[in-house]
This record gives sequence, structure tokens and C-alpha cells, in this order.
Amino acid sequence: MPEGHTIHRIARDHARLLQDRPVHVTSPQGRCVADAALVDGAMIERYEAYGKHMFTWWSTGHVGHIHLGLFGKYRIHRGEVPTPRPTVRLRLESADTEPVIAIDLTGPTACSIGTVDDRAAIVKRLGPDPLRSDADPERFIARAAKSSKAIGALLLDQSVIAGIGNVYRAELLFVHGIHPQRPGRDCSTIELHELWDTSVSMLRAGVRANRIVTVTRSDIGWPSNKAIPRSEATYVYKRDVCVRCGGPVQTVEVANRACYFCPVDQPRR
DNA sequence: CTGTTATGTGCAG
DNA sequence: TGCACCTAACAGA
Repeated sequence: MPEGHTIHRIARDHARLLQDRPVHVTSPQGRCVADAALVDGAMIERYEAYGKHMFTWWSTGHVGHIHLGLFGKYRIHRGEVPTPRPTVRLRLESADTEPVIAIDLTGPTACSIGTVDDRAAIVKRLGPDPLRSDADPERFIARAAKSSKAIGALLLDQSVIAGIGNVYRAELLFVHGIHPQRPGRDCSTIELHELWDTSVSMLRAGVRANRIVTVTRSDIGWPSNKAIPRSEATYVYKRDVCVRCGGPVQTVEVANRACYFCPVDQPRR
């Protein structure tokens, strides 16, 4: 599930449900009990998404940090709140709403209650986030333009650009016809600007749809009255055949992950 | 039931 | 570079 768009969408949705009301915080799994106790009964004054990280600003002055990693998931319960599964790391429950709202978190890579300084230390390691209004694209462009590393590695490097994952990486490079292994410094300034601009629009579309859809219906010849299934929602990611040229899609390992690309439309040089 | 897979990251060697 | 970690859905025996 989680690239940057997921986190921004969660922050937005959860803020609507729980922000500015007292929340009962527990850790049914037991791994987060001490942290939960720090903010139990307090209010979340602000939800903040930054790349793939989410921060909760509590009325106690604490700042919560969540990173979903590969497996993390939120589940929202309204009204009938079930006994939590044993894997629920954190449950937030609002009792002053009708119906009752509970939000369960399972499987996150990071789940802790810290300080403003802890948050600052995390943010400091992150590059600009295309979904944030305070993002400075020049930071991404300057870093990429002088790097000998593959552009496919730079796009996954959260200190270069925050929020891109394996799907958006492949899709961004396909859209701009760039081979994943081309060194960043061999990309033109225009290409880097275009990569940034497209990342903004792709991620925004992801927040809106609450899923990754990078294609347009006309590109894949999909009828306007039928939902686009996941297998059709990308140009190259997990595809066998290139949507543009009909040739076989290949994968290449870049930054330890398989990067899908079309060798015809994304030539090496 | 077992094995596989996944849109992620950090650390050991 | 490889592995450890975290979870659940799904395919196949």
C-alpha cells in the first residue's frame, strides 16, 4: 500500500475523524504500551505527513511518529468496535463521537511517541516531498544533477526526494523515457524538472483516488464506465507488455529493488 | 497447511 | 550485499 500518497491521505482522513478530540490510546499487542500511556486521553492537534512518515502533534507536547514500512496498515472501525486482533500495535479510540470511532494500526516499521526534536531529526534526513506546499524542488534537482548514482536509485532515496516508492519510480521514468540506470548527472535540468512536476501530479492523483493510478484511460484504451483494475493502473510496473510499443517489459535491479522499464521507450542513451 | 509476495528501511559484515 | 524485521492475503498442495 504505502508510498507517499498513502500517508498524506491517511493524515487527511484521520484528522477528520479524530483531530481535536480526546483519544483513548492503547497497545493491544503490548509493544507500545509505555508510549501509548504518554498520550492516553490527550488530543491530536495536528496530523502531518512528510514523505512516507506521519507525525501526530499531541496536546501534551509529544509528537508521534508512524512509518508503515511495507506491511503497516490502518483499519478504521465505526460504531461496532471489535476486540482488537493480537497484532494491533496501536489503537486510537474516540468515545465522545457517535458512532464510536476506533483506528487500529498493525505492522508498522516505526510507531513511537517522541518529541519535537525527534521529529526534526527525522525530517532533516528527508528530501523535498512533492506533496508538501513547503517543498523546494531545487533541492531534488541539485542533488540529482550532480550525482553519479542511477536516477532509479535517486528516486527511491528518501533523502533526495521523499515519498516516491517502487511503483512511482518505475512509472515516472517510463513517462519521461529515461532508463532507470542512467546516472543522475546525465539527466538534463529540464528532465529533472519534469520528473519533479510529474511526481507532484502523480502523487496528487494518488491522494485523490486513494490508490496508485498513473495511466489515463485513453492511453490504455479503457472504457470510461468501467473501474480500472490494479493490473491496468500502471504503464510498466508489473506489466508484461509495454503499453506504448507493445514490446516486452523488462526489470533491472536498481537500489536492491526490481525496476520495471521498457528497453525500447527508455533506451540507455 | 506451506510457501510466496508486497507500494520499505536499517544495519551488519 | 544480504538479511532482519513487520503482517496478511493469496495460491497451490
